[in-house]
Amino acid sequence: MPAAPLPTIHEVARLAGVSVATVSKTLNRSGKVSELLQARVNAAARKLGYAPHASARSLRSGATRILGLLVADLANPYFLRLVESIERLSSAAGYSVILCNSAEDPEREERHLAMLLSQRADGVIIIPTRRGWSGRQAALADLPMPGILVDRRIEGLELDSVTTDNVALGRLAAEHLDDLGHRRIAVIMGSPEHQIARHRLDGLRSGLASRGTTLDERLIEKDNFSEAAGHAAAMRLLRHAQRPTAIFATNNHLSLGLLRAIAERGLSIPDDLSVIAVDEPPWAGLVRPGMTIVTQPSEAIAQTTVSTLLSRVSEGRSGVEGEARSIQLQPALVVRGSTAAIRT
Amino acid sequence: MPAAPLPTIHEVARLAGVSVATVSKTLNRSGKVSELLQARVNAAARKLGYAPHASARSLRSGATRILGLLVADLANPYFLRLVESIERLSSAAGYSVILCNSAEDPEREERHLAMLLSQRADGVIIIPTRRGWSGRQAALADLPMPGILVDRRIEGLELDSVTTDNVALGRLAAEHLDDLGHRRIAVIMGSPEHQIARHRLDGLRSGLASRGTTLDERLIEKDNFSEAAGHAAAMRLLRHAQRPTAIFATNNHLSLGLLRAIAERGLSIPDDLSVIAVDEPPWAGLVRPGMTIVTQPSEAIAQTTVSTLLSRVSEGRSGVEGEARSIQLQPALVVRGSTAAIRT
DNA sequence: CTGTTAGCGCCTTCAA
DNA sequence: TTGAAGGCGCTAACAG
Repeated sequence: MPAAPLPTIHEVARLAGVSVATVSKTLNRSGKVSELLQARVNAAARKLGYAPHASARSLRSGATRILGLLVADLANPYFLRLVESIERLSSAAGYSVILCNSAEDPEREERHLAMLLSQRADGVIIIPTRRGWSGRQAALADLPMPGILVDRRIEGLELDSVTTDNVALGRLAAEHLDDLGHRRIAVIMGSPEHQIARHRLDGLRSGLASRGTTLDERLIEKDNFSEAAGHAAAMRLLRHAQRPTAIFATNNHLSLGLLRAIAERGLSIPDDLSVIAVDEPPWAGLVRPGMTIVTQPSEAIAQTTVSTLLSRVSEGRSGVEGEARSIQLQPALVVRGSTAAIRT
Repeated sequence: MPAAPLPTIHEVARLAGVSVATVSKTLNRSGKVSELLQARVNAAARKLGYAPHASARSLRSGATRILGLLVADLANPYFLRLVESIERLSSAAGYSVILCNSAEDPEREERHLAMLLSQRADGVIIIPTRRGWSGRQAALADLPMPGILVDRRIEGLELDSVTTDNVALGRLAAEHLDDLGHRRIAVIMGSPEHQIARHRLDGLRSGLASRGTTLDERLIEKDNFSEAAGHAAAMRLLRHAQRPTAIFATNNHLSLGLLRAIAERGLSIPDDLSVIAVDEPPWAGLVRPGMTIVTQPSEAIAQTTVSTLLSRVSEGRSGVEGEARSIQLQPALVVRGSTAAIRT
């Protein structure tokens, strides 16, 4: 039994016997209003179920208190965790979030961005799709409101960004595996076109190199980032004449494919081989005796993102002031049972 | 280098040498405008990077083309799939989605709903938190815009809803397990306070009863819906003097806990026991040789939800017309390897 | 302290 | 076919 249209400030004013300005001042705690009138206004507002009309307020004030959140791929548990944290933090700061899932489709990203411009979001948080669309670079550089990139940077684009130090991430994996004595180490890296994948590989390679080990280039599996690709790559590695003693999967989808392949082949972790993955997906608990992972600090990334963006928002209508900030946060190694010392 | 504030319709009009009315008519394809002026207007709009101001348009037109999506728990993969589908369908229909995650916290739900009222969302899609807040019933009954419940209904509330037929879901599990000869069947059901849990249990019980089997009440594990609770319940069942031959976990979090417990105990599926779960979480592929599940038709639910809501939106400003529609969709059994015939 | 008033940008009559 | 003008609900300046 949905009801009549919502009351306006005028009706509240009439019921309270005051002017609209008094209502506005009372509800926004701006300007001075006597206790008596405040009480009358609040009572009237409650009685009528008054809710200020956000569009009218925005039109007048120039701020929407809306943030746009453009996510490359909601199905990735890591991004989902970022979304959860960002939504919570934004909401706590008084901002609503318009969620847009690009699903790695550049066209959807472009349409969504145009919509966020129309909505006059006060700021936009972008996890960009891997492939861009024509004009994306310029569109993001000329954003009429503050914007910030998360997780993925776009080469050559001057825009605030918060990312993981992915070279360090690869190095952490390298050092851990080297400590355990592994020499035949394989990587399922996804696409080499992608900067993050390259950085993680570089970190692994240089980490091993600094310990005197050379990464066998034939054990580097390159393809896309899908679970199916991870599964196929893992199958190839597991059938290898000299099977690797450890496999590093550089992303959630890939590691899921890897684990599925290992299960299908009936191999046992870590007896038959060690596995190290990135992030902490919900299913990490299914791997006995626990998944060794390199985690990205998702909560810290979300906090840094929201606070950086909101500070830009309050700095002024545009983010022109100062250079673009590129913030890198450090990953951490979490050792569990899926990696073990190699038998000699 | 974010740029100047966005141009208004006036600046487009001035550049094109026409009036604002002509610009509006051109861009909205309403009214008649000569080809010549249309071209000039479009050129001017493109040149200036004009994007209509959504707040101004909403204020004038009374419609925001925004849908509110209030989700009880984003961390549940089933809800996440619904969110993905709903976002995609809404976006395709020209609506933006404000995402709100309640995280099963009634207070957050209440705050979010108030915000959606202020935003004057054209419609709201609600997966309600299990616990309500004082006044929720009334607030939802008196919603000033069309609203629709998804997955969970609220007892006594007259509002459109789209849910799974959970009794049928329980019955499907029952019939499958009975076909395989199972008699000692356990259930990890979550909280009996929750209607869905009760319906699924009822379905299981009646399904078994109709085959002449009585469900052993001591094998019904009741607690909350967390992974930890599922794990604890599973541990109790697995240590049972007479271990059940099959376990039915009625929700994603619970089944994850169950699988973890089985892995920890070193038991093998389906040799040591059969497992049947609900929904298709991303990690279903990790269970060899495949998880037998009862799936909820998430895509169909999303489609029905969005189309029902949007039809209410276009019916008129309120959803008063007609009775509340309660739509139930049917679950389906997907047989894989985690369930097997009992050895006799 | 309180009230009156002028727009914010847009769409939609209504006149020309 | 085109343009001029009013007003959606709200806030901020200003007047009393």
